Amino acid sequence: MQPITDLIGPKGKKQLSMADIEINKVSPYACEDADYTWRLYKVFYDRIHEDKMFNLLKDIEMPLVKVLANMELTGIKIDTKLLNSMNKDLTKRIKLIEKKMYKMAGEEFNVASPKQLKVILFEKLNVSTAGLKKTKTGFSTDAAQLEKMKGLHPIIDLISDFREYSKLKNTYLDALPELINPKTGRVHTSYNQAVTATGRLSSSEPNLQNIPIRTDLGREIRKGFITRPGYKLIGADYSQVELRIISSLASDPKMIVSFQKGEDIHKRTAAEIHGVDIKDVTFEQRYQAKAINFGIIYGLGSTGLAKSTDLTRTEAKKFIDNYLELYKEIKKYLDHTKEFAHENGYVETLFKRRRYLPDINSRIPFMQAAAERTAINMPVQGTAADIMKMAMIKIWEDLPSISPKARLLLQVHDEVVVEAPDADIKKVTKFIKDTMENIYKLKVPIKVDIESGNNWGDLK
DNA sequence: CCCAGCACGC
DNA sequence: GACGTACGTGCTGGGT
Repeated sequence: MQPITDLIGPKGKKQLSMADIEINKVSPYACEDADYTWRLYKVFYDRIHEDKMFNLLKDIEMPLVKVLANMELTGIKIDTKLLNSMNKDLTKRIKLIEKKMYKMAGEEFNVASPKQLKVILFEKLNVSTAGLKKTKTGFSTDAAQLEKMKGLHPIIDLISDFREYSKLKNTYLDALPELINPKTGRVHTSYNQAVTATGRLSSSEPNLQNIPIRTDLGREIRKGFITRPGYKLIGADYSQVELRIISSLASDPKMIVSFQKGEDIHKRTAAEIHGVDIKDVTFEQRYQAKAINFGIIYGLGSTGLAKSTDLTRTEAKKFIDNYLELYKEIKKYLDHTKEFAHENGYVETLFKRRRYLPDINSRIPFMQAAAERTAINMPVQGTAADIMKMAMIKIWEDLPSISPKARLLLQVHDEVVVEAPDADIKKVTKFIKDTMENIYKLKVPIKVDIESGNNWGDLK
């Protein structure tokens, strides 16, 4: 039997999307179908907690289905003119870079082929391979390794530029306009409800959860996501939600107090570690503290911290030791979580979403270490996902009473994007912020940063 | 059709 | 002594 919708996940590949369903006049309320319920149940049944007052399937995943269905059906408008003009510009720049590279190499080759590139780089131009990470097929030429080679040869910068431009062109500028639904004039992603191991959603065809933002050129692409006339976009994102969650799960007094005071948490961390006043924290100190706050939820080790900062491995180890000494309850929580995982073979979120860890007691140390990092990360990332899902359900339920024409459009893990009529922006903004911040009470406040504007790349 | 390598997001 | 930061999607190249 052909699946009704791909809300569950892109398993069999090429299932009907919600946008197809509208065109085919199939009921979008597949979620009320018994077969559909059963399929959701099969995915989530082992995650249901004994607590009958609340369970993941009944109170989060099932109500979420119609929210996602409606987000998919609504879609988002794309500024094709902007994307096409960027595309032309980038095509030119890419061709120019290729020509320059051919000249430096003394021959033509496929710049997009790492295999061919390696020959040119390391054999023909004799760029030093000292200190470079290896892949199965030889020395790596990824962005981190190119950074190490910077200055050794002028071609290095060209490779980085080529990679950035061709990525943006191929993945976004070429693909997005093709996916505009001729009927709605909008792009309709699919939200996959049961593909991730942590409880997050994923998004595909197109993936609207990895639209660029970090580089200036990337942000330009984000400006191509626009509204219908007379509307604005509102972007609301949870601020440091995972760190707030771990501080709450761990009941760490120092971190909790800092969040309660509304301090800059990275500055506070740096101040504590270096024993200085919070206002005397340098940029470098804050940067390192940020790296460790960020990394702690991923099970970061000293090697990893050293790599993302200028610290040596010894310094990084000391830095982490100091951190865990300072936030004692965080350390206890990390140890306890690992212990729990070893004893039970799984870990859980605050709302009892569960992930099994088959390798947690593996005799291969590497496998065990990887499973321990997963054990640390999943409850944090997953709890954030649970909270976000609950907020989305509440927003979907109450938004019509605030602004009947406003629509929930996108979710990007800790952010939602809403489209609302100009006249309603103020009250919708307040409603979204209040709902997200108050959907669940942690031991710390949950803060939401919220902005509006005419496009996704330019919210203020 | 599948895997490797790479790069985009959180 | 060497390495190892979680979770995803999707592109191109290159081999089967």
